[in-house]
Amino acid sequence: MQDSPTYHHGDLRNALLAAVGDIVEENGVANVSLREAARRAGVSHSAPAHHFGDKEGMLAAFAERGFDILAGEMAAARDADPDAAVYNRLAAVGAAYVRFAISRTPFFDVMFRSGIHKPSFEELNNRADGALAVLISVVDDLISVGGYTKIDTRNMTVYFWSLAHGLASLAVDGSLPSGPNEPPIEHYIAGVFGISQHILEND
Amino acid sequence: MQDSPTYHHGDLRNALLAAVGDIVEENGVANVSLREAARRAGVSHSAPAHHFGDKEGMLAAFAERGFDILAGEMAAARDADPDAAVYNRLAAVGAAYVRFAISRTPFFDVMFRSGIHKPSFEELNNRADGALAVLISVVDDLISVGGYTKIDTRNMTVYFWSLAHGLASLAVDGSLPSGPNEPPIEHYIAGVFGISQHILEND
DNA sequence: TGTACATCAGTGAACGCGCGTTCACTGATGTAC
DNA sequence: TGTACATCAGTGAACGCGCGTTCACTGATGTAC
Repeated sequence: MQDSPTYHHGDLRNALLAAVGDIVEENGVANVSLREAARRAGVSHSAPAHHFGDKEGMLAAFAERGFDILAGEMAAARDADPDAAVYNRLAAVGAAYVRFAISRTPFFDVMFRSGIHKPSFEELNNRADGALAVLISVVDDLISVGGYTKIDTRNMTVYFWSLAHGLASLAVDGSLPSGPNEPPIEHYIAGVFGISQHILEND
Repeated sequence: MQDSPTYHHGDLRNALLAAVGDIVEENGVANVSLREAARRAGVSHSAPAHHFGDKEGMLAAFAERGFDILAGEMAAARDADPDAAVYNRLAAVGAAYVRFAISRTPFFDVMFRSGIHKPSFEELNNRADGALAVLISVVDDLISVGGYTKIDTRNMTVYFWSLAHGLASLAVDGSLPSGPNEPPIEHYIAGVFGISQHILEND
C-alpha cells in the first residue's frame, strides 16, 4: 500500500479483481475486459496479463474469490447457533446461499453464469468443492440425526443445492415476480425451505 | 422455401434463429453476433437488422421461441397420463423442465443465462409467463386435491420452479459431479422429485 | 392480360470502436557480497 | 555501508480482428387498375 501513485502499484491484483466486480455490477459479465479492468485500476492496459495470463484467467481468479466468500458465509450460517435443530441449520445454510447470490451478484454471475469453462481451472474447482463441502457437512448431519436410510447423501445434497441455487438464479435473473405488491425475496426463502421442512418432520 | 438461392431468402428469420442456436451450441452465448448469424444463413451481414432491429432483439426472438417450446414440452408432460396421481404429473412437468434445459441447452442459455434484459421485451415476458402458467396449473391441482391450506400457491410454485430450475442450471453448468462413476442426470431428477414427494405423502 | 407502382427484403461499402495479444522497454525493489 | 545485479511489475506502441450500425442502393414481389 502506497499513499501516492508509483510505478509499482503494490496491490494491483486485488485492485483488478475489485474492478471486475464493479464492471459486472454496472455493465454485466459480457462487458468485462482486461482493458476496462486496467483502466479502472489506473494502470496500463497490458498490466492485467501479468497477473492473470488472459481474460479467462482473470474471471477465474474472481470466481475463486467468490467461492471462498460463499463458503465462509455458508459456514458462518451453519455455525451461528450450534444448539439449533439440524434442519434449521440446513435451512440457514440454504438461505445464506440465496442471500449471497443477491447481495454479491457479480460473484454469483461470474461463478455460474459467465460461461467460464471450470474444468480448465483446477484451483477454481477446488474452491467450488470447498463451498459444496459446507453444504454436504450439514446434509450429513441431517441424515445421521434423522436416520433417512431411504435417501442417500448425494441425492439429498443435490436436492438442497438445486433448491437454493434455483431460487438464487431466478431471483438474480429477475424472473421471480417483483414489484410493490410482490413479496420480498425473504418471503420465498422462508417459503421454500419451510416446504422442505415437511420432509424432516413427517418422514 | 426455394430450391436455389434467390435475392429473397424466403425464410430468413427462421434460418437466422437456427444459426443463433448453432452458434450458442458451438461457441457459447458470448459469441453470438449479428454478423456471424448472417454468415451462417448465407446472407449479407446487415440483413439480420431488418428482422430483429438489433442484436438484443435477435436474442430475444430466440428466447421467445425457447419459452414456447418449453411450455409445449411441460404441457405435454402434464397431459401425458391424465389418470396419473397429481404429484406424478407435477414431477413429470419438473422433469420435462430439466430435460428441456439439457437437450436444448442453447435455448436455456439464452433464456436464462445471456444477461438479456427481459423487462425491455414485452412479448418475451408474455411467452415466459405462458411457460410458467403450465407449472402453476399443476400446482393448483396439487393444492386443491391435497388440501394444503398451510401453503399458498405462490410459494408452492416457486418451490417447484426453484427445484427444477436449480437442477437444470447445475446440470447445464457442469457443476454436478459427472464422470464414469457418477450417476446420469435422470438419477438426480428422480431423486430430487422423489424427495419432494414426501411433502405430499406425509402432510 | 399487361402495365405501373408501392412495398418489402436483402446488399455492400463505409464508419469508428474496443478488444486481446505481443514485445522490447523501463522503473523499482530486494538481495548477495 | 555501498555497490552490482537479478528479478519483478508495469509501460506504451503496434498489430490485426470482429463487431454494430448506418445508408443509399437494388432486386423481387405483389397489387391496383
